[in-house]
Amino acid sequence: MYQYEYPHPAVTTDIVIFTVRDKQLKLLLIMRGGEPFKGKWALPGGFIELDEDLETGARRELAEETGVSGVYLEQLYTYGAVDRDPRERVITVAYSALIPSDKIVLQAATDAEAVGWFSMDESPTLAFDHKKIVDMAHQRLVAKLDYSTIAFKFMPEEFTLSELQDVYEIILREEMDRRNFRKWMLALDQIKETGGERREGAHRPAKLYSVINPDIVEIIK
Amino acid sequence: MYQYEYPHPAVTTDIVIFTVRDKQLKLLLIMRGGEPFKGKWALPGGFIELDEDLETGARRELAEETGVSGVYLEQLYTYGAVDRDPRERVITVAYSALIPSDKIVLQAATDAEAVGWFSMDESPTLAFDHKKIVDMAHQRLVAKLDYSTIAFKFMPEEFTLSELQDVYEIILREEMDRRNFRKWMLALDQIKETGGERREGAHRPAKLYSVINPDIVEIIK
DNA sequence: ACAAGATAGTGTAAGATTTACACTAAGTCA
DNA sequence: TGACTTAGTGTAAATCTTACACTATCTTGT
Repeated sequence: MYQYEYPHPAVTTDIVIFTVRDKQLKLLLIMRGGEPFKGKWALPGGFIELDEDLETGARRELAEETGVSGVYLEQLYTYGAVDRDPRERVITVAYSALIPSDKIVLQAATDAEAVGWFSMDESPTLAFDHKKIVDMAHQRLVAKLDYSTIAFKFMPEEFTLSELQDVYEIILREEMDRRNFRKWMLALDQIKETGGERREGAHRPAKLYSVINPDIVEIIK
Repeated sequence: MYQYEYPHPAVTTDIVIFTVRDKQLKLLLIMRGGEPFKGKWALPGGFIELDEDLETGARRELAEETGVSGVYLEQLYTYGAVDRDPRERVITVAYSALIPSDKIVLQAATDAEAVGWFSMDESPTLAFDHKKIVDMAHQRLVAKLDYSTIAFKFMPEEFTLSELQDVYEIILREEMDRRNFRKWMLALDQIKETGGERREGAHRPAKLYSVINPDIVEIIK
């Protein structure tokens, strides 16, 4: 038992995990194994420990529930409506994670019943206020494509310009002119040719590129 | 005494309050009346009640400590480093408030020893990690001037184009061309002439404008 | 009453950026 | 070797951004 002179809320982290695969923007959800909302799909997350930072806690939950680690994570928003959890007052610090499709290796989850990737178009109804969180994360992602290099976080180490353009088109839901896209992307000076090419299918091979500063999300223009 | 099966952190809100006055961007600070950091300047804020939403709590603290109410408030970021408060684990949800200079009427503060406006150039050393919070709020404010109509939140109901331009120049710390500024601002279609004019000084009177949608911060491209 | 001084208010041309658009290159496979 | 598929490339028009200087209207002092 833990005692405090004044009432304290519980604090959790929830993580909205996106990837791009099969020409779709996908979302990682877990099925809840316990009450409340048992059997409902929800965002991975859980209670913060008192001796870990918020982002550390988010990464721990991410690893425990999904086996995903070492990915890009940014704080999204903090949700604290009084009645958002039926058990007690719970404030959640939501994070957004982007992972390259080649990093997807889901472990057997420990806390959760099941883990699954859902297309944004056909995601199930979610527990708590998680739909609201997902909507905000999605909105922010779309906005950030325009003014930052965040799209690189979906790419594997080496990728072709066509693959990169696919990511933009899938998330923004609009076709882009191939020549203009390439001109724009190369002018940003954020990717470089690796020298390699990808031969895949009955056509001209594509040059491979890699990100120049993989650890930084640059603000562009 | 309040008891929990698992340890809970304390949760506070802190508010970075900006206004523009005397050709400077100013920050509202309170002097702490109790430990820790007694006698140090800090952001207004305090513990969240279990029966109030986060923003409600922020507004309550704002009113209690500074007498300011009914202003623009947006969530900034949540800070939760393990050691940010020497007493116990405290997670703070930081908000940013912008207030028009004509709304500044500081009450005698209840919780605080003293309340004061500080120019961003000469603000004192702050308690806790509040400098970090202020820096982030400042950065965000500068960024938002470029892609939103947030600057209107500093303006009184009626204002002249020169006054509005002053706000931009003060916050961005750069001079802007008068003609281009007016062309740009009027093309945004976010303000309208009220019909009135302001005669003030030995020169041509300026037309007064007001914001068309005062409740919405528009994203402008 | 009129000259001096102050800020308000206005247009245009050059430069930079963005957009629209179509053909050639280099592979595989039948 | 011809058909098919995706990779790769340049240019001109349109739009947006920037630089720049003079007139308008008021107050105040003589």
